[in-house]
Amino acid sequence: MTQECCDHSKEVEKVKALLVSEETLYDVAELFKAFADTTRIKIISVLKEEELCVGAISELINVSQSAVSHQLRVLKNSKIVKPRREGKQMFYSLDDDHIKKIYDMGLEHIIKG
Amino acid sequence: MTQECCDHSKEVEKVKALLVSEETLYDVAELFKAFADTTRIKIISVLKEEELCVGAISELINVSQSAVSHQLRVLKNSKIVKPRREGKQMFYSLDDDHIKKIYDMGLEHIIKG
DNA sequence: ATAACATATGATTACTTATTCATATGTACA
DNA sequence: TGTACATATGAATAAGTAATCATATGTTAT
Repeated sequence: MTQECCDHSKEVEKVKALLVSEETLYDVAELFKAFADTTRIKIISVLKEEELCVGAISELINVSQSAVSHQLRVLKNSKIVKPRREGKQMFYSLDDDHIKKIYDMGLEHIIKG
Repeated sequence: MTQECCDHSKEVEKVKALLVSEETLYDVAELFKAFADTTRIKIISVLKEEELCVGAISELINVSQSAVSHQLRVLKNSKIVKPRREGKQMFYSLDDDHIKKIYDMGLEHIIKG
């Protein structure tokens, strides 16, 4: 896999002791994937303000009902949003405050350059 | 695009006033994309501890030199890592502290469940 | 029950992207 | 200047994924 290279034994040993497990990192990547799509980040950006039904989200971000619904499922599976039924409508909201913080960090990074 | 639905005018108007621009959200999604891959998040996780050369990264995370190099380029283009040459070797480090914070937030979210 | 509304879903298509393999570039040293 | 080392890159393949279209499911009211 990796070819022989210079001797990194010092750095490698030091960092090896601090390594996060492969599964954990896999899950972290999965979490960030949920934020890594334009439609999904738009959904998150509006749900950050307020709980909304699918139709309202669709209208606000100008994406088809079907596409929004598909992406809401992804977000739901990643525990980023949670649904609530009210009659014919499904209302979605951000699952917890941590999600807001992660979104805000990303937004801040972009805005402040 | 969106079919007629119930009247969301109140929520829509309220949230519309707070909307983040489309380009900004696009950039935010791009930023999170950089964190949204197992190989890249592994690279970030080891660089968080210390500046490392390509060979050391490859060895530590057990990914081929070529794959690491390809992903380092992605991370460099996204301003997440920065390179420094030292003789034959290229050392990479995280570009700024904000990157660390974003990574930490994601990790924390996973660990604390 | 039936019609209308709101959302979800399956299949398909188009697009994106990560890895591998082979090789090129760049650097140091004899 | 030639060789070995460290990294970068291009092409090709393979795998993943987002949007659309058509339709199904679930809910309310008549």
